[in-house]
Amino acid sequence: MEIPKNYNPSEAEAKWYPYWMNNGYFRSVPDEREPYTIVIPPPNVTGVLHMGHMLNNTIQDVMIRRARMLGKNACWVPGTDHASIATEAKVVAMLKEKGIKKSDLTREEFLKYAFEWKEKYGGIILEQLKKLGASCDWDRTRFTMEDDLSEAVIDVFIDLFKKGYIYRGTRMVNWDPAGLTAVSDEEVIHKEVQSKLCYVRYVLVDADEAYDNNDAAARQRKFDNNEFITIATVRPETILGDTAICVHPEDPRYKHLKGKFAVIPMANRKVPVIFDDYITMEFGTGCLKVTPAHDINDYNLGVKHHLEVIDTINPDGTMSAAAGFYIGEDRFIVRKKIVKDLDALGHVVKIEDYTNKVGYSERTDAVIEPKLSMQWFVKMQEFSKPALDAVMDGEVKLIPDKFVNTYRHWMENVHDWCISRQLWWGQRIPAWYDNKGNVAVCKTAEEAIAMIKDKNPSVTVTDIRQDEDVLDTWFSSWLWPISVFDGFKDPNNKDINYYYPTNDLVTAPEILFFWVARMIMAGYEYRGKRPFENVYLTGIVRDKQGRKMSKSLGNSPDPLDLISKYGADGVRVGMLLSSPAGNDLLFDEGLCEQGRNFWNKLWNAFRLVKGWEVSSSIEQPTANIASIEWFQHRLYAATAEINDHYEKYRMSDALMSTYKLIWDDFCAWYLELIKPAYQQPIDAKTFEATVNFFEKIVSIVHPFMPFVSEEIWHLLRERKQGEDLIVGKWPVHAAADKSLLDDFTIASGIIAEVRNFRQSKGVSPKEQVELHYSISGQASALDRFSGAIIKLANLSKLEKITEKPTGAFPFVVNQFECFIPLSESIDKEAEKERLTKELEYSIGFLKSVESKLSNERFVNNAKPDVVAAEQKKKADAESKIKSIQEALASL
RNA sequence: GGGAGCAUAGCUCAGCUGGUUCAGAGCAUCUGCCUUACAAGCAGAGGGUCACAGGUUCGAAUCCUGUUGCUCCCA
Repeated sequence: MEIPKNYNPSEAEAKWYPYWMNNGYFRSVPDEREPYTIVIPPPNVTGVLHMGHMLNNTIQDVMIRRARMLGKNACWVPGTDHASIATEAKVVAMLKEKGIKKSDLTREEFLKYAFEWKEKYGGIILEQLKKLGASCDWDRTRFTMEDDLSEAVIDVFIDLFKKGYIYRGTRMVNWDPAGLTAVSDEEVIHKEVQSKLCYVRYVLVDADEAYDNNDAAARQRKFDNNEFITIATVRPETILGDTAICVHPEDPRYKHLKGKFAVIPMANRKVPVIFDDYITMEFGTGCLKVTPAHDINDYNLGVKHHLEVIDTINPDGTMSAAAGFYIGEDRFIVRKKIVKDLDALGHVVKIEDYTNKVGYSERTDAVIEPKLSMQWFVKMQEFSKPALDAVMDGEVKLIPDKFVNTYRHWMENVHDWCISRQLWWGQRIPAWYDNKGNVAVCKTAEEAIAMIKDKNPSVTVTDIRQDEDVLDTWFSSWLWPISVFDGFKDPNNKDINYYYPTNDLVTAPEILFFWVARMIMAGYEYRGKRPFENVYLTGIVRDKQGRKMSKSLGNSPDPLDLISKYGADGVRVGMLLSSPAGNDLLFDEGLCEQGRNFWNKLWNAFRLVKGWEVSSSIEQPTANIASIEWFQHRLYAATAEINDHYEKYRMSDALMSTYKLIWDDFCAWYLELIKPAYQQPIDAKTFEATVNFFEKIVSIVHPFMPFVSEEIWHLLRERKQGEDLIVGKWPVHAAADKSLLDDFTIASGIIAEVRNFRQSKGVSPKEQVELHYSISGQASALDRFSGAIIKLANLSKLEKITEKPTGAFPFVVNQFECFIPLSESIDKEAEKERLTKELEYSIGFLKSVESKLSNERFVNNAKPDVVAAEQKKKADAESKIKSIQEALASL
């Protein structure tokens, strides 16, 4: 069979992915095996694949594929999230393009459009995941807004309401004026911005004093008489909603203001001067305007001091009728206008540049407007307790564990969770209101009537209306690990009992609180068990300059382009080469290139082996027996090491160990060792052993590079039906023979020295040289690996000598004193210098060891094995010094 | 303002309960090679005061304190 010179990744991907699917290898059903389960963090249904998904899903697929090879029943559940705000925003934008306004549609009409949109674009991202090689059980694909999952959401809402965890109340919420909805604290991103700090003076009056701010003369008189107070604000447009001025009770500048009132400019409204130690005296003028409707701290002050609340901003961010001025104009335009107008009236003292933090909506990037409104909340204090304990007790492990502190801090200061959203796309809140202000929480209008009846006997269906709002998306995704297995619909079904709790969750630290913490809460509340055992937190994918990769910055490569350029295998390796858990990944396309080079290397090794002519008539060289023995043990050691990395969730290290096993040990050493001379056949035994090794190697690399490994697996030998690498066995390993590996290290050290000699002396690798050595003690390394050394160092002779030759190039490896005889005279001075340097280093080293050993306190205090190790170091150093000295003498 | 974390080679990072020749890996760099699997390659080499200053210890990259710089989270 002809082996193509180049491996074609896209052909292999197009071949193997459907093959795996058609053979049902991704499919999982409960059986007697141990389950290994991951639920995917559901991406937005209308989203497209970005680099963060690539990282996240590569890690999950590596874990799933390895578990499958370990003989576990691996189940990776995929799905999508309805992402209420993001999706609704997209649908609204799409309608706008068609010239349709959301406000012109009924809820039902809008949802029809939304579902059409979802059908058209939903799930694109799942198709993209397939290109990456993700081995999800696609038959289990779920969607957070499908009927069963929505029903679970509604049931949980009703249940938590009955348990008293859900309440409705007026609170200051984070209002998104673009999305026209409240968002949770977690969905607000605080950004530093350059603002103008505007100093404005308010005229002071007595309680009963008549004063008209529109009277220019009266105003000027007040200013001239120093009868005013100056406040500093970055939000002058909210001045019209001010209902008090607050100063610190201890502030000597303002003590005389007790009982005084200030007049709101333009609005011409009298508000009290209040005193509260909340004020920072050092900030601005030490004097705060209080706008309870538009600032959370002001709101709290307002509650404490019983202040009036004047809501001057409409839901869409324009000024409301209550403002009295600029009605219908946008808050940011008004911010500029009002400063101008106030200045014209003489109220503006000065304007300074100022850096402050402003909240932005995560979904729409609009500036959040704190706003009072009636919303639904989940009481978190008590409810979150089991989720805190679970992490603190290690019942749920966070990887890396540095996140535990952050988690605890958040959970101990948890706020109630605002779960209502003023949207249509999502699960509608199952609360019903009659015309008399009664509320019933239940599934249907009929039930609501029955519940309300005793308070309002005359109530009928026409009097009842359902809450207009939908639930926060996270209120459905927090049920994900249970709902994907129908654990609410059918709490005792086979799947949920088998797969739950799941094993690992792989997600980004930024949603630790949004999602992970809440899943843990729901897990304990509804299953009495943790939803997963380990949470692997990935980093954020950044570009080389450390900026987060995002569409708006345009610094993110298209993952599918990368796949077509470097192959899915190359990209997977590129993603994992430098991404320790919890650390950000500075993505560089060079990493994918390295990944591509890796599969290329593997492919070429395969071509080499497959190209050999095999002969059963030639005897197996003894050198090959030793090489096979060495690689066998090297493989044992590497497998143990790789397993250890996996168990500690060190994905990059597991990959690097795999990389080195293949590139260095297998290709650079083993294959070179057993490679027959040009156009010579290889003996059958060595060939068989090599093919066996190759099978082990592609098994180990399969989780990282599933496609090329499956391809080679099938080309290595004839395979029967079902004999596929994806369901192959993960290599088992025995204890590695350390002395054997150590001997090889010595042998390879000698080979490297000879190569070094060639390099520095300009002796071609093709030209054979002789090597003489002497050793006082055991020479097992040379007994075992003399053939290896002769071959790879290209020696004509390897001989043990007793007399030190002169005029030879000397070097020392371990206890071996080696000499390469030279036809031409060597530069003795240069050699002396080289050896003297080495000698000096060794003597210095010996000295430090000796001083340690002669230190009584060291000998007495250090652990015995440490002391023994030092003694061994001393002996080794002494013998090495002796060897070098002899070599020097021979010059 | 509150909390957490980080600082080791040009870059990205390992370095576990202080003790192996502990100062490492990969990439990049430099030198020499078109050696018939692979130039997407082979062989070899150079490169770090472990941020800074103290302290504990027989011994510190590792533990403690302070300083500086950076990142993230929360308000």
